Amino acid sequence: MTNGPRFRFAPSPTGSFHVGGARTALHNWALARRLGGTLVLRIEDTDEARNRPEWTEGIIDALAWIGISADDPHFEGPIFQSAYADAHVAAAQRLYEAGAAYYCDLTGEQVQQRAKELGTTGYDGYSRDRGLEPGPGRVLRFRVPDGSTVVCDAVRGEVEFDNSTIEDFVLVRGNGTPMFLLANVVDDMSMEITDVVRAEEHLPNTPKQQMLWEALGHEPPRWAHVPVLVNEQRKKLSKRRDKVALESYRDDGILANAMVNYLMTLGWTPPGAEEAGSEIFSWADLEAAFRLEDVNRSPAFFDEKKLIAFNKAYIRDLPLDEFVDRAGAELPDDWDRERFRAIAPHIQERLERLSDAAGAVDFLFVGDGVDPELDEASWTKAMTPEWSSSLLGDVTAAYESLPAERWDADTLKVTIEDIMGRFTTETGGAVKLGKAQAPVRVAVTGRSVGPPLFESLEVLGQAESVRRLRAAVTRADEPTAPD
RNA sequence: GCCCCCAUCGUCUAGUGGCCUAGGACACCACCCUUUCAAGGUGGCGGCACGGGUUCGAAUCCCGUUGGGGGUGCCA
Repeated sequence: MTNGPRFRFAPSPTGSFHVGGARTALHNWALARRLGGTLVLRIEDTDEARNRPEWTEGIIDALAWIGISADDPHFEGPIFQSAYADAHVAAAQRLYEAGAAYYCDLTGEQVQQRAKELGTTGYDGYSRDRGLEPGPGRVLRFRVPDGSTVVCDAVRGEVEFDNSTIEDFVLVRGNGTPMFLLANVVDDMSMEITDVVRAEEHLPNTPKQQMLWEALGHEPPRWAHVPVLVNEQRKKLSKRRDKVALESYRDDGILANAMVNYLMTLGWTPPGAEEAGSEIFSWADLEAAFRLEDVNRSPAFFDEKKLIAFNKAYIRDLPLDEFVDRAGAELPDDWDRERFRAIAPHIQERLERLSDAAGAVDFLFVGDGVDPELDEASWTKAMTPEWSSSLLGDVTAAYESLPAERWDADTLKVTIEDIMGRFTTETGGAVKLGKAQAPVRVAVTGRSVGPPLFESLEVLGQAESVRRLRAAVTRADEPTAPD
């Protein structure tokens, strides 16, 4: 429990957790912690969500993944919106009794009909002075006062709205249930929220909320509307069209730290990034430096390429043991973990995602006596030089006759260097190791790219390495099809 | 339609009137290093939407234009 400012995060459970939501949650979290305040998690437990408790659990999990832990003293909740149901009704009643709201018996269709006839849009205040009593089918509307409403926003400054452009909006439906707008304000008041930090899309609704706070006799919270996240078409990231589920990135092998770091740099750059020549920062540094006033006001494109770049950096910086554990968890169960540990240091700085680990080392795990899948193009290219076939044969023979105790990366390398010295290129130059290793690499791994070759051979072992080399030699000897 | 927000390299941004010949990061390209690929190093490409003001001086302030986005429900 803390007594600093109180922030809130209010996701509606929909089965997946939006990356944009993750970012605003992070903003709130950074501020709550740095300012010695609290982040209150309030969940909209709609009827649908109540029947799917896993949705709520998903939110808690997702938050925990990005470091917003329910165990942290700065965290409060989750609180379910339904807990305040009575307060919603009571607030509506108070507003009505104070004359700040009135009942109206027009249906939605009738409202539209009138607007059409009057040549206006929206509700025209028809029942403002009709003094209607509450009754079935009658909605409670807020009496928007004259004048204007100024929203003081930490990222946008003062935004003024002319109240005449805001219609007398509905607070309570004809069936007696409160509208979300009212519920939201009442919830925030009940939770004693002092700071509302959310996405820019809510800015146009803010004057309505502020008027409600005031009509209910409360000082409105400090507002902050951060820019939305957009796709390449510059449209707000949508669940339908874009990959927005935080958990999908987690499942793809994105590290939480990388995601958090990347999300925080959208719309904001930590001071010192330029001097550092890097935007990679620890959460502690991000939290200490984050200021709403410094947040950029324009929408930001969620660039997966940059996320990947961050992820590579974070994977690279993982302690080896942790890398082995985490990447190992992505591997098929029957793969030898000791063997993976042996090759792990050589793939760690090459992976874009944790989940790429299997594909990077699969040639070590296909089993003895089994050839890895061969990439024909790589084979053809590697075997194109005049010397390649002979060199492959010589290396195979040399590796085969190597004493078992000398089957190590250094010896393997020296051996091939020794052999390649006996060959010259078609232009008479020396054969370089970069070229000479190609036939061996394709022979053993099936591909032209992969972890360092000699280290891979060492891990694969002499018997299987030589067997694959022999198979390749045989293949190289096969006459090519006539033209 | 009405209301609101936004506008610096392809992308994310630094920049709050002179330090800007506009800096960094990601991406891309080249070279170096090199055991392929990565990583690392060096260099390159590339931007203040447009038009008016204000000012000795504008990416920065003001107005307009254009463009983009969001909101506008008896949805949440």
